[in-house]
Amino acid sequence: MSKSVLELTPVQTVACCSPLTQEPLTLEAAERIAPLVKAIADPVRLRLLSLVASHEGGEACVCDLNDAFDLSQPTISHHLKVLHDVGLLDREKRGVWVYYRLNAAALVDVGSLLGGVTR
Amino acid sequence: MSKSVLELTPVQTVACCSPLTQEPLTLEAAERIAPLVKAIADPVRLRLLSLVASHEGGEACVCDLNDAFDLSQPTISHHLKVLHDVGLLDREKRGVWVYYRLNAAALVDVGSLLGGVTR
DNA sequence: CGTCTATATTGACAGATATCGATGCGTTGT
DNA sequence: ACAACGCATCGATATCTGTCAATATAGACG
Repeated sequence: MSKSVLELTPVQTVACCSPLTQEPLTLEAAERIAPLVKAIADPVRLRLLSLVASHEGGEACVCDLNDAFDLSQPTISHHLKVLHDVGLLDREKRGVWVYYRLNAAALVDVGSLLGGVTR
Repeated sequence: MSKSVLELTPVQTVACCSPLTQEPLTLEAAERIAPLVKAIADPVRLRLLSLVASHEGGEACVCDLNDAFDLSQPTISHHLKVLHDVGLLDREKRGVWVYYRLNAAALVDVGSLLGGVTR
């Protein structure tokens, strides 16, 4: 676990909020949600998310992901960490390899918040 | 108009894309979408969006918005410009006042992209 | 014309972020 | 035990971003 159990990832704090268009976001709500949106607000991380999500079995090994970019391995590792820290990607180590898997509910929550679709 | 008619705002380029979870985003698609998400990835701008959207008549004067924040007027103006430049907020000057209005379709598009909801 | 008022722009600065090379740390295989 | 491999972390650096004070612009109103 990358965080204390007493500390919620941004993802765990979004589902509770009304869509943006319904009522003004409080300062606190906005500050809880922004880091999650910020995590997706990068072309590399958008592609990482979609690569993982659409990969066979719903998961992808870091080795697969590295090859898809013209970036160094530490850079990809950094972006994966950002996505993992906010709860959008789950991480599992199997042998030498590390597999990432999309937390789909999390992405849906953000989408609902923005689009105003209640479910 | 803040941009050439030949140049699309990020908002105008999102609707065409599959949800993230369906197929890998191309490099080009990711680079077109990221600026739009980046525009919402800030607590102040999230609150601005929700304030404008939920305001009476669906629009809000800058003077109203300034008062809702403990930030300088130029800072709010800057954030409004960011949201306007990507096409999320429409801008209309009436007399001395400037009114901003949400481009709701734009927000829905982003939400759909993330949540995977086709409509 | 001059002044007030609402908003935008500019310039400066501190803090955040993306990137890389070097290195560390487990795990596998010899 | 050791070498090779996959991935994470560290430290450095360049660029980006949020913020403010100062200033510009543009409309309204005398």
